[in-house]
Amino acid sequence: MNRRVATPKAALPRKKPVEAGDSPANVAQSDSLMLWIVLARSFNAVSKLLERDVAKSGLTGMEFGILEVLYHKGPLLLGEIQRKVLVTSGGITYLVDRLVEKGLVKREECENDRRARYAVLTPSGTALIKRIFPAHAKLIEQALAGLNISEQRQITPLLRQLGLAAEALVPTSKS
Amino acid sequence: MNRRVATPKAALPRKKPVEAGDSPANVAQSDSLMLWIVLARSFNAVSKLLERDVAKSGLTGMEFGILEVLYHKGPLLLGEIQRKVLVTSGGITYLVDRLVEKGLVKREECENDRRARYAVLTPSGTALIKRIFPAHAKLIEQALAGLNISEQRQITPLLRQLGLAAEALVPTSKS
DNA sequence: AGAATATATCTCAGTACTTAGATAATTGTA
DNA sequence: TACAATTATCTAAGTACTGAGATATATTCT
Repeated sequence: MNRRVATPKAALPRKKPVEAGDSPANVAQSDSLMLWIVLARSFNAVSKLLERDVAKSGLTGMEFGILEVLYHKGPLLLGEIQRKVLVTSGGITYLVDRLVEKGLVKREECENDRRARYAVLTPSGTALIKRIFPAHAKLIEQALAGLNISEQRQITPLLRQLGLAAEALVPTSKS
Repeated sequence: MNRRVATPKAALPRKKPVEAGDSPANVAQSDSLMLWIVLARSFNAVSKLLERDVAKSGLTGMEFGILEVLYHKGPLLLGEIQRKVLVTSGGITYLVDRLVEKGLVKREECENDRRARYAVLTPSGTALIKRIFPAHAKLIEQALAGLNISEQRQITPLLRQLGLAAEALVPTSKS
């Protein structure tokens, strides 16, 4: 948002009937536009809810994300985290610095590559994420409850497909 | 996110088999988590693409969004725009200020309510959005091309439903 | 009408990043 | 081996916002 986004700004639109003058290409385009609008608004609504939740623990969404990924995957190199949470190299340094200041994470050397550093949860970081993650997961469930489970299972693989295709178009991030 | 987000950080996950000890509630929760992960990653990938595109015109995603909504809806009160693009009140003042400095938008009085102001596209603002919007729409179509049209039509109403339900949970934004 | 409350925008300080480029270590190549 | 190119992180400056509170106007309630 994260990076900030060319979010579609209109209220959730109802589908308009295809008009006589619309070429097939324009029709396809308007389908895509519509999908993008509802995708972006869904994301924004859910992420706003979740952000408010993690803020109660004094964390930003990104900080939470880093704690979460370290909790679920174990120690990771900064660069590995960077790719997972999609921040810039400057961003990951800054974020880990802050987590270190808060005593939630520490840096450790990498034996094979002396340029690299691991980020590792401290005991208090582990305790924090362990304490707040379950409620967070419950909140996600509530936030997505507009769809029942079978509807959720229906769109998940399609969204995964969409995401993978879109990621393939993003030029590999350098900075 | 712009607003920044408690984005799920793991790589796009494959579905894990349900294990013997998983209660039904936990299974539902993991379905939701999975959906949230793919939703967030799809959004981030697409929005990154679009953001790079609008940056070429010297606009942030938010600025583009405001021009777009004014282009499609005509003059709007700042508060109306604020609700559509989901920024804070300080944010909308700041954004409109910047668009005014760039000569793309001007403020106009509201006759019925002297507290309020309209934002109106200037001729050069209209010209800009008219020039860049078509290519932007094409880019959206490309970005979402991981799904064919019928798949897109399949998930759009479901995502709309998800988004509306989630928005209903967001406490009405004050600031 | 007058007081209390609500609403629309603005102000200003603060924050969470991004960007560009620096530094150090590693890998590939002749 | 030495040189070049790549990679991993860090630094410093800049930007796009957010959040809290101020101001002016409008609305509601007595």
